[in-house]
Amino acid sequence: MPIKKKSKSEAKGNSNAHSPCAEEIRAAGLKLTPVRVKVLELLKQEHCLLTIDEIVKRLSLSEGKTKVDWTTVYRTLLTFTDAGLVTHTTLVDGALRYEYQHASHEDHHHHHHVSCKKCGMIESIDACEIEKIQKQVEKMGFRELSHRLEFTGVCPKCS
Amino acid sequence: MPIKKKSKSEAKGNSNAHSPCAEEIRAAGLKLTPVRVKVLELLKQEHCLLTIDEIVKRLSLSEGKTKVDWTTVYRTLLTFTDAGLVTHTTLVDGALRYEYQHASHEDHHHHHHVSCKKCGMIESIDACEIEKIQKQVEKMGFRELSHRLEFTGVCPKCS
DNA sequence: ATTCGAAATGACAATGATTTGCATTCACTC
DNA sequence: GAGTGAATGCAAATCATTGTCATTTCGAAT
Repeated sequence: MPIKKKSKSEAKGNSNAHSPCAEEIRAAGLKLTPVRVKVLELLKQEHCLLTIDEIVKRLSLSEGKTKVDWTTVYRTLLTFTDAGLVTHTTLVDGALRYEYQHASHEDHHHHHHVSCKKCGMIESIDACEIEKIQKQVEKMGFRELSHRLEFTGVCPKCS
Repeated sequence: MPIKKKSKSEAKGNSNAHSPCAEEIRAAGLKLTPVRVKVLELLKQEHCLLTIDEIVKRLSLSEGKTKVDWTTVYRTLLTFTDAGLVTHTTLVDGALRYEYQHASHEDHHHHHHVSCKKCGMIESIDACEIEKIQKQVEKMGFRELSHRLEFTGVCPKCS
Protein backbone atom coordinates (compact mmCIF):
# COMPACT_ATOMS: atom_id res chain seq x y z
CA MET A 1 0.00 0.00 0.00
CA PRO A 2 2.74 2.46 -0.68
CA ILE A 3 0.66 4.49 -3.08
CA LYS A 4 -2.44 4.76 -1.00
CA LYS A 5 -1.03 5.14 2.41
CA LYS A 6 1.02 7.96 3.60
CA SER A 7 1.64 8.25 7.27
CA LYS A 8 -0.15 11.16 8.81
CA SER A 9 3.02 12.88 9.78
CA GLU A 10 4.11 12.75 6.17
CA ALA A 11 0.82 13.78 4.66
CA LYS A 12 0.06 16.66 6.95
CA GLY A 13 3.26 17.30 8.75
CA ASN A 14 5.04 18.08 5.54
CA SER A 15 2.53 20.47 4.08
CA ASN A 16 2.18 22.26 7.38
CA ALA A 17 5.81 22.45 8.20
CA HIS A 18 6.72 23.84 4.80
CA SER A 19 4.36 26.76 5.10
CA PRO A 20 6.05 29.99 6.05
CA CYS A 21 3.34 30.36 8.64
CA ALA A 22 4.33 27.25 10.49
CA GLU A 23 7.30 28.86 12.10
CA GLU A 24 5.25 31.78 13.34
CA ILE A 25 2.65 29.57 14.85
CA ARG A 26 5.25 27.55 16.69
CA ALA A 27 7.07 30.70 17.73
CA ALA A 28 3.86 31.94 19.31
CA GLY A 29 3.83 28.82 21.46
CA LEU A 30 0.90 27.25 19.66
CA LYS A 31 0.37 23.78 18.34
CA LEU A 32 0.80 23.44 14.63
CA THR A 33 -2.44 22.28 13.04
CA PRO A 34 -3.80 22.32 9.49
CA VAL A 35 -6.60 24.71 10.30
CA ARG A 36 -4.30 27.18 11.96
CA VAL A 37 -1.90 27.13 9.07
CA LYS A 38 -4.70 27.68 6.59
CA VAL A 39 -6.26 30.53 8.51
CA LEU A 40 -2.97 32.29 9.03
CA GLU A 41 -1.92 31.78 5.43
CA LEU A 42 -5.16 33.28 4.24
CA LEU A 43 -4.91 36.30 6.49
CA LYS A 44 -1.32 36.76 5.47
CA GLN A 45 -1.88 36.60 1.75
CA GLU A 46 -5.03 38.71 1.84
CA HIS A 47 -3.73 42.12 2.60
CA CYS A 48 -7.06 43.48 3.66
CA LEU A 49 -9.33 42.81 6.57
CA LEU A 50 -11.46 39.71 6.49
CA THR A 51 -14.66 38.89 8.31
CA ILE A 52 -15.13 35.47 9.83
CA ASP A 53 -17.69 34.76 7.20
CA GLU A 54 -15.21 35.48 4.44
CA ILE A 55 -12.54 33.38 6.08
CA VAL A 56 -14.75 30.35 6.46
CA LYS A 57 -16.07 30.60 2.93
CA ARG A 58 -12.68 31.00 1.33
CA LEU A 59 -11.23 28.13 3.26
CA SER A 60 -14.16 25.95 2.35
CA LEU A 61 -13.95 26.84 -1.31
CA SER A 62 -10.22 26.55 -1.70
CA GLU A 63 -10.04 22.87 -0.92
CA GLY A 64 -13.07 20.77 -1.63
CA LYS A 65 -12.37 18.00 0.79
CA THR A 66 -11.47 20.10 3.77
CA LYS A 67 -14.48 21.73 5.29
CA VAL A 68 -13.60 24.03 8.10
CA ASP A 69 -15.93 24.34 11.00
CA TRP A 70 -17.23 27.75 12.03
CA THR A 71 -16.64 27.03 15.68
CA THR A 72 -13.04 26.14 14.98
CA VAL A 73 -12.45 29.31 13.03
CA TYR A 74 -13.92 31.41 15.82
CA ARG A 75 -11.62 29.72 18.31
CA THR A 76 -8.61 29.86 16.06
CA LEU A 77 -9.01 33.57 15.58
CA LEU A 78 -9.42 34.08 19.30
CA THR A 79 -6.26 32.09 19.92
CA PHE A 80 -4.35 34.03 17.29
CA THR A 81 -5.55 37.31 18.72
CA ASP A 82 -4.44 36.36 22.20
CA ALA A 83 -1.12 35.27 20.80
CA GLY A 84 -0.73 38.55 18.97
CA LEU A 85 -0.59 36.97 15.53
CA VAL A 86 -3.68 38.78 14.33
CA THR A 87 -5.64 41.83 15.34
CA HIS A 88 -9.27 42.68 14.84
CA THR A 89 -11.16 45.89 14.38
CA THR A 90 -14.62 47.05 13.56
CA LEU A 91 -15.02 49.43 10.66
CA VAL A 92 -18.04 51.57 9.89
CA ASP A 93 -20.05 48.69 8.52
CA GLY A 94 -20.02 47.15 11.99
CA ALA A 95 -18.48 43.85 10.97
CA LEU A 96 -15.62 42.50 13.02
CA ARG A 97 -12.63 42.03 10.77
CA TYR A 98 -9.39 40.18 11.31
CA GLU A 99 -6.01 41.13 10.01
CA TYR A 100 -2.58 39.60 10.05
CA GLN A 101 -0.29 41.41 12.44
CA HIS A 102 3.10 41.74 10.81
CA ALA A 103 5.70 40.70 13.34
CA SER A 104 8.20 43.29 12.20
CA HIS A 105 6.01 46.20 13.18
CA GLU A 106 4.85 44.64 16.36
CA ASP A 107 4.65 47.31 18.92
CA HIS A 108 3.23 50.66 17.99
CA HIS A 109 2.55 50.06 14.37
CA HIS A 110 -0.93 51.08 13.50
CA HIS A 111 -2.45 52.08 10.24
CA HIS A 112 -5.74 53.20 8.84
CA HIS A 113 -8.13 52.02 6.22
CA VAL A 114 -10.07 53.23 3.25
CA SER A 115 -13.20 51.41 2.36
CA CYS A 116 -15.29 51.80 -0.74
CA LYS A 117 -18.89 52.89 -0.25
CA LYS A 118 -19.95 50.82 -3.19
CA CYS A 119 -18.01 47.59 -3.37
CA GLY A 120 -16.94 47.49 0.25
CA MET A 121 -13.35 46.86 -0.68
CA ILE A 122 -10.90 47.77 2.05
CA GLU A 123 -7.33 48.91 1.61
CA SER A 124 -4.87 49.72 4.30
CA ILE A 125 -2.76 52.85 4.50
CA ASP A 126 0.67 52.70 6.02
CA ALA A 127 1.25 56.30 6.95
CA CYS A 128 -0.01 57.53 10.24
CA GLU A 129 0.22 61.28 10.00
CA ILE A 130 -3.25 62.32 9.17
CA GLU A 131 -2.76 65.03 6.59
CA LYS A 132 -0.38 62.86 4.65
CA ILE A 133 -2.92 60.14 4.74
CA GLN A 134 -5.61 62.31 3.28
CA LYS A 135 -3.35 63.16 0.34
CA GLN A 136 -2.35 59.57 -0.03
CA VAL A 137 -5.92 58.45 -0.15
CA GLU A 138 -6.71 60.99 -2.82
CA LYS A 139 -3.78 59.80 -4.88
CA MET A 140 -5.14 56.30 -4.67
CA GLY A 141 -8.00 57.58 -6.77
CA PHE A 142 -10.72 57.63 -4.19
CA ARG A 143 -13.53 60.10 -4.63
CA GLU A 144 -16.32 61.42 -2.45
CA LEU A 145 -14.09 60.97 0.54
CA SER A 146 -15.43 61.27 4.00
CA HIS A 147 -13.57 60.23 7.05
CA ARG A 148 -14.13 59.15 10.58
CA LEU A 149 -11.72 59.71 13.36
CA GLU A 150 -12.12 57.98 16.64
CA PHE A 151 -10.07 58.49 19.74
CA THR A 152 -9.84 56.00 22.51
CA GLY A 153 -8.35 56.74 25.86
CA VAL A 154 -8.97 56.98 29.54
CA CYS A 155 -11.33 59.70 30.58
CA PRO A 156 -10.67 62.06 33.49
CA LYS A 157 -13.06 60.20 35.74
CA CYS A 158 -11.26 56.93 35.18
CA SER A 159 -7.73 58.26 35.43
CA MET B 1 -65.13 59.11 36.44
CA PRO B 2 -63.54 62.42 35.70
CA ILE B 3 -60.43 61.57 37.67
CA LYS B 4 -59.82 58.18 36.19
CA LYS B 5 -60.76 58.74 32.65
CA LYS B 6 -59.09 61.02 30.26
CA SER B 7 -59.96 60.72 26.64
CA LYS B 8 -57.14 59.30 24.60
CA SER B 9 -56.70 62.34 22.54
CA GLU B 10 -56.28 64.35 25.71
CA ALA B 11 -54.05 61.91 27.50
CA LYS B 12 -51.71 61.11 24.69
CA GLY B 13 -52.42 63.64 22.07
CA ASN B 14 -51.61 66.49 24.35
CA SER B 15 -48.38 65.17 25.75
CA ASN B 16 -47.24 64.17 22.32
CA ALA B 17 -48.21 67.34 20.60
CA HIS B 18 -46.54 69.51 23.19
CA SER B 19 -43.20 67.82 22.82
CA PRO B 20 -40.74 69.78 20.71
CA CYS B 21 -40.12 66.53 18.91
CA ALA B 22 -43.66 66.25 17.66
CA GLU B 23 -43.19 68.84 15.01
CA GLU B 24 -40.08 67.17 13.67
CA ILE B 25 -41.75 63.81 13.45
CA ARG B 26 -44.65 65.28 11.55
CA ALA B 27 -42.34 67.25 9.36
CA ALA B 28 -40.60 64.04 8.41
CA GLY B 29 -43.91 62.72 7.16
CA LEU B 30 -44.35 60.23 9.98
CA LYS B 31 -47.27 59.47 12.18
CA LEU B 32 -47.06 60.92 15.63
CA THR B 33 -47.03 58.14 18.21
CA PRO B 34 -46.04 58.00 21.87
CA VAL B 35 -43.15 55.61 21.27
CA ARG B 36 -41.70 57.74 18.52
CA VAL B 37 -41.88 60.85 20.63
CA LYS B 38 -40.19 59.13 23.53
CA VAL B 39 -37.41 57.65 21.45
CA LEU B 40 -36.69 60.91 19.70
CA GLU B 41 -36.82 62.89 22.93
CA LEU B 42 -34.36 60.53 24.52
CA LEU B 43 -31.94 60.70 21.62
CA LYS B 44 -32.26 64.45 21.57
CA GLN B 45 -31.62 65.02 25.22
CA GLU B 46 -28.81 62.50 25.45
CA HIS B 47 -26.06 64.16 23.60
CA CYS B 48 -24.05 61.02 23.08
CA LEU B 49 -24.59 57.87 21.11
CA LEU B 50 -26.97 55.28 22.46
CA THR B 51 -27.23 51.57 21.76
CA ILE B 52 -30.62 49.99 21.29
CA ASP B 53 -30.16 48.27 24.58
CA GLU B 54 -29.65 51.57 26.35
CA ILE B 55 -32.63 53.13 24.63
CA VAL B 56 -34.99 50.34 25.58
CA LYS B 57 -33.78 50.25 29.16
CA ARG B 58 -34.03 53.96 29.70
CA LEU B 59 -37.48 54.16 28.22
CA SER B 60 -38.63 51.26 30.34
CA LEU B 61 -37.20 52.76 33.51
CA SER B 62 -38.38 56.29 32.96
CA GLU B 63 -42.06 55.48 33.05
CA GLY B 64 -43.16 52.48 35.01
CA LYS B 65 -46.39 51.81 33.22
CA THR B 66 -45.17 52.14 29.69
CA LYS B 67 -43.06 49.20 28.69
CA VAL B 68 -41.54 49.65 25.30
CA ASP B 69 -41.14 46.65 23.09
CA TRP B 70 -37.75 45.82 21.62
CA THR B 71 -39.26 45.15 18.23
CA THR B 72 -40.93 48.51 18.18
CA VAL B 73 -37.72 50.28 19.08
CA TYR B 74 -35.85 48.48 16.34
CA ARG B 75 -38.47 49.50 13.84
CA THR B 76 -38.75 53.03 15.14
CA LEU B 77 -35.02 53.56 14.80
CA LEU B 78 -35.08 52.14 11.30
CA THR B 79 -37.89 54.48 10.40
CA PHE B 80 -36.10 57.46 11.90
CA THR B 81 -32.92 56.57 10.09
CA ASP B 82 -34.71 56.33 6.78
CA ALA B 83 -36.38 59.64 7.48
CA GLY B 84 -33.05 61.26 8.32
CA LEU B 85 -33.98 62.12 11.89
CA VAL B 86 -31.25 59.98 13.36
CA THR B 87 -28.00 58.47 12.19
CA HIS B 88 -26.15 55.43 13.36
CA THR B 89 -22.52 54.46 13.50
CA THR B 90 -20.38 51.72 14.87
CA LEU B 91 -17.50 52.67 17.10
CA VAL B 92 -14.55 50.49 18.03
CA ASP B 93 -16.54 48.39 20.46
CA GLY B 94 -18.62 47.16 17.55
CA ALA B 95 -21.97 48.18 18.96
CA LEU B 96 -24.37 49.98 16.68
CA ARG B 97 -25.20 53.35 18.17
CA TYR B 98 -27.91 55.85 17.31
CA GLU B 99 -27.66 59.58 17.46
CA TYR B 100 -30.02 62.47 16.93
CA GLN B 101 -29.31 64.26 13.68
CA HIS B 102 -29.61 67.96 14.30
CA ALA B 103 -31.68 69.44 11.52
CA SER B 104 -29.78 72.71 11.51
CA HIS B 105 -26.50 71.11 10.55
CA GLU B 106 -28.08 68.76 8.15
CA ASP B 107 -25.80 68.48 5.26
CA HIS B 108 -22.10 68.29 5.86
CA HIS B 109 -22.02 68.44 9.60
CA HIS B 110 -19.99 65.64 11.02
CA HIS B 111 -18.13 65.27 14.23
CA HIS B 112 -15.98 62.73 16.00
CA HIS B 113 -16.04 60.89 19.25
CA VAL B 114 -13.87 60.07 22.19
CA SER B 115 -14.64 56.95 24.09
CA CYS B 116 -13.17 55.82 27.38
CA LYS B 117 -11.33 52.51 27.39
CA LYS B 118 -12.52 51.81 30.87
CA CYS B 119 -16.04 53.05 31.39
CA GLY B 120 -17.04 53.15 27.75
CA MET B 121 -18.40 56.65 28.06
CA ILE B 122 -18.63 58.46 24.77
CA GLU B 123 -18.38 62.18 24.19
CA SER B 124 -18.71 63.98 20.95
CA ILE B 125 -16.33 66.57 19.60
CA ASP B 126 -17.60 69.40 17.49
CA ALA B 127 -14.47 70.48 15.71
CA CYS B 128 -13.55 68.72 12.54
CA GLU B 129 -9.99 69.77 11.88
CA ILE B 130 -7.99 66.89 13.09
CA GLU B 131 -5.09 68.52 14.85
CA LYS B 132 -7.39 70.80 16.74
CA ILE B 133 -9.35 67.82 17.79
CA GLN B 134 -6.35 66.07 19.21
CA LYS B 135 -5.58 69.09 21.36
CA GLN B 136 -9.17 69.43 22.35
CA VAL B 137 -9.34 65.84 23.43
CA GLU B 138 -6.25 66.26 25.55
CA LYS B 139 -7.74 69.32 27.17
CA MET B 140 -10.76 67.28 28.07
CA GLY B 141 -8.45 65.33 30.33
CA PHE B 142 -8.18 62.13 28.41
CA ARG B 143 -5.01 60.09 28.78
CA GLU B 144 -3.45 57.18 26.95
CA LEU B 145 -4.99 58.44 23.78
CA SER B 146 -4.97 56.39 20.68
CA HIS B 147 -6.98 57.17 17.64
CA ARG B 148 -8.51 55.56 14.65
CA LEU B 149 -9.16 57.27 11.39
CA GLU B 150 -11.32 55.75 8.77
CA PHE B 151 -11.99 57.05 5.32
CA THR B 152 -14.94 56.12 3.21
CA GLY B 153 -15.30 56.92 -0.42
CA VAL B 154 -15.63 55.54 -3.88
CA CYS B 155 -12.64 53.60 -5.12
CA PRO B 156 -11.17 54.07 -8.57
CA LYS B 157 -12.76 50.89 -9.84
CA CYS B 158 -16.20 52.03 -8.84
CA SER B 159 -15.89 55.61 -10.05
C1' DA C 1 8.36 4.38 15.03
C1' DT C 2 4.99 3.83 19.01
C1' DT C 3 2.71 5.48 22.95
C1' DC C 4 0.58 8.87 25.79
C1' DG C 5 -1.45 13.17 27.72
C1' DA C 6 -3.11 17.43 26.64
C1' DA C 7 -4.96 20.27 23.47
C1' DA C 8 -7.59 21.03 19.02
C1' DT C 9 -11.32 19.77 16.28
C1' DG C 10 -16.08 19.12 14.62
C1' DA C 11 -20.84 18.19 15.41
C1' DC C 12 -24.47 19.80 17.91
C1' DA C 13 -26.92 22.36 21.54
C1' DA C 14 -27.59 26.75 23.82
C1' DT C 15 -27.63 31.48 24.07
C1' DG C 16 -28.28 36.22 22.53
C1' DA C 17 -29.43 39.59 19.16
C1' DT C 18 -32.20 40.93 15.40
C1' DT C 19 -35.98 40.12 12.04
C1' DT C 20 -40.45 38.56 10.47
C1' DG C 21 -45.52 37.45 10.68
C1' DC C 22 -49.78 38.47 12.32
C1' DA C 23 -53.65 40.01 15.05
C1' DT C 24 -54.87 44.09 17.62
C1' DT C 25 -54.74 48.90 18.50
C1' DC C 26 -54.14 53.53 17.27
C1' DA C 27 -53.39 57.94 14.51
C1' DC C 28 -55.14 60.62 11.11
C1' DT C 29 -58.63 61.94 7.36
C1' DC C 30 -63.20 62.60 6.09
C1' DG D 1 -67.29 59.98 15.38
C1' DA D 2 -66.36 56.11 11.79
C1' DG D 3 -63.12 54.02 8.56
C1' DT D 4 -58.48 52.92 6.78
C1' DG D 5 -53.93 52.02 6.76
C1' DA D 6 -50.06 52.22 9.53
C1' DA D 7 -47.87 51.27 14.19
C1' DT D 8 -47.60 48.27 18.00
C1' DG D 9 -46.81 44.14 20.88
C1' DC D 10 -46.37 39.44 21.13
C1' DA D 11 -44.67 35.01 19.44
C1' DA D 12 -42.01 32.56 16.40
C1' DA D 13 -38.15 32.46 13.09
C1' DT D 14 -33.59 33.54 11.84
C1' DC D 15 -28.76 34.60 12.24
C1' DA D 16 -24.41 35.05 14.80
C1' DT D 17 -21.72 33.56 18.53
C1' DT D 18 -20.52 30.70 22.41
C1' DG D 19 -20.53 26.41 25.12
C1' DT D 20 -20.42 21.23 25.59
C1' DC D 21 -18.46 16.99 24.76
C1' DA D 22 -16.79 12.94 22.36
C1' DT D 23 -13.24 12.08 19.07
C1' DT D 24 -9.00 13.05 16.79
C1' DT D 25 -4.50 14.96 16.44
C1' DC D 26 -0.16 17.16 17.92
C1' DG D 27 4.15 16.82 19.96
C1' DA D 28 7.02 15.01 23.76
C1' DA D 29 8.93 11.01 25.67
C1' DT D 30 9.81 6.59 25.14
